[in-house]
Amino acid sequence: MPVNKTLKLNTRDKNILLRSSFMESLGPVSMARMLDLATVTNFEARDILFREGEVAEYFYCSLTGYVRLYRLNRDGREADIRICGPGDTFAECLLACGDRYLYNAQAAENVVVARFELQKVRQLAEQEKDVAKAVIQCLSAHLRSSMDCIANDRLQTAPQRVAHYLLDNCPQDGSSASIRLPFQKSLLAGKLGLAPEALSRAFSSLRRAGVTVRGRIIQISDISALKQI
Amino acid sequence: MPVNKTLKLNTRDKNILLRSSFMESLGPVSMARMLDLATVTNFEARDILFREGEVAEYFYCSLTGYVRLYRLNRDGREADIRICGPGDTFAECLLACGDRYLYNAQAAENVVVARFELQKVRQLAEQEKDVAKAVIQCLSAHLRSSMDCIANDRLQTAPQRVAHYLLDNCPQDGSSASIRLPFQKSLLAGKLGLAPEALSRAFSSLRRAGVTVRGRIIQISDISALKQI
DNA sequence: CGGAAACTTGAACTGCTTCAAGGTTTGTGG
DNA sequence: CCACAAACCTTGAAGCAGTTCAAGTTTCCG
Repeated sequence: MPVNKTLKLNTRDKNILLRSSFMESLGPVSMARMLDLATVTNFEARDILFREGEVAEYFYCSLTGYVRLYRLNRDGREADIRICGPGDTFAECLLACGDRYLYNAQAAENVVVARFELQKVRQLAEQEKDVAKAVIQCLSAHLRSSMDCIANDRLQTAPQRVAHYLLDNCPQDGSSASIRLPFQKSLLAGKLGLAPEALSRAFSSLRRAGVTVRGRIIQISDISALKQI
Repeated sequence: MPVNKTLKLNTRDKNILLRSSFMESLGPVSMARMLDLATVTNFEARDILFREGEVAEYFYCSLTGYVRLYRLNRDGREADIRICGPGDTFAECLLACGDRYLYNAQAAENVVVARFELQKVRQLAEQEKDVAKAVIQCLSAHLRSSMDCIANDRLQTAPQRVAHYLLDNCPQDGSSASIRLPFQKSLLAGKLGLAPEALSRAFSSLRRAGVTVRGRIIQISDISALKQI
C-alpha cells in the first residue's frame, strides 16, 4: 500500500524539483507558483501510483528513485512505455486534455515524487507564458524520445539497443569508460523492450566488444568498438 | 525530383488546412496570420520532402495524400515512425527546439502539403496564446499516439495489430462493416511495424474471424469477433 | 488490353520469448 | 561482520513470431 503521507518540500527535494527539465526554464514568478502547487509523496517499491483508465488528478515529477510507466494486455503481460528518474515528469500529456491516465505507474524502488493538480497547472499555463512554454518543451522532448524508441524497437537488435544505451550514458571523452546502472537490470530490459533473459544474453554477446558486467557496474574497454555494433 | 512550385492556397486546400487538428481551434486573428505564413507545395510519389539531419526550415501539414516519416539504420533498412494523411502536421516538435529534422519524410503518393517557416511560427506562438495552445494540443496528441505505438509493438502480435487498426477505422455502430484502406497495404504494414508479407499473413489469419480482403476493400462480417482477437 | 507494380504464398532462417534450473548479488538480523 | 534468505540474474533448451528471399498471382493504371 502506498505511503500516502503528504509532506512539505525539504531542501533537497526542492533543489531537484527546481532543476527538473520542466521547472528549470521558468521565471521566478511561475517557479514560486508551481512550488506552491507541489505536494510531496513517498511510495515504497512496487507501489502503484496510478492505473491506466483511472480519473487523473495529478501530474508528477520524480524527486528520488525510478518509476515505471507501463501498459497491460488482456493476458496481463506488461510492456514498459517509459522509465522516469529524478527530475523527470510524467502524465504531463494530460495537461492538454484527457481526464484519465493513459498507463500504469509503479514505483520500481522507494520513491519520492512531487505532484501537481492538473487543473491548477492548466490554469497557470493559461496565465503564465513561460509555463505554457515549459509544457511545450517537455511534451516535445518526450515525443522525440518516444519516436526514438519506436525507431530503435523496429531497427535494432538486442545487442545494438544495449550498446546504444551504454553509449548514451557514458562520458563522451576517452576511449574506455565505466558506468553504474542507476536501476536493476530487469528495469533496463523493460526500458529497451526486452525480456530480462534477452538483456542478459545481449550483455554476454557484447563481451567480445569489450563490455564487462559485474552487478550494476559495467566496464567498456573500447568505446569506438561499441559504436560499430 | 520534387515538384517545388510554390502555389497559392486554393479553396479546397484552404478548407482542409483550416479544419486540420492544428488550426481548427485557433481564433480568427491567429488563423489569418497562420494562413499568411502558409505556402503550398506539390510532391510526386516517392519524392523526399526532407531527410534526417538536414537543417530544418519548415513544419508541414498534409493537404492531400500520405507522407511517410521514417528512419534508416546503418544497413539502409527503413522503419516507419508515423504515416501522415490530410490534416496531419509533422516536424512540429521542432517548434520547441532543434534545428535539424529528426527523420526522413517521403511522399507515399502524389501529395500536396502546406508548410510554415518554423521561425515565424515560433514567433507567432510567443505572441498568440491560442497558437501556443494549438502546439500543446498537437504535441500531446502525437505523444499519445507514439506511446500507443510503443505499447502495441511490444504487446501485440501481427493479427492483433491489424484487428486493432480495423476496429479503430471502422464505423462504431452495427455488427459488420466495410472499410476502404486509404493507402497501399505496404504502407499499412510499415505503419504497424511489419514487413508486407507479415501483413498479408495477418490478413489471412483473420479470415477465420470474418475478415475478407479484396484489394483495398476490407469486409468485416463480425465486429465483436474481431474484438476478441 | 498489356505491362508494371503490388500483393500473396511457401520455405528457410533469425532473434526473441518462455520455461526451468542453477548461480550471484543484496540486504537484513544476529 | 558474517550468515542466510530472498530477490535477482544467468544460462540452457525448446518454441514461436516475424523476416527474408524467391516465385507466382493479382491488381492497378495507362
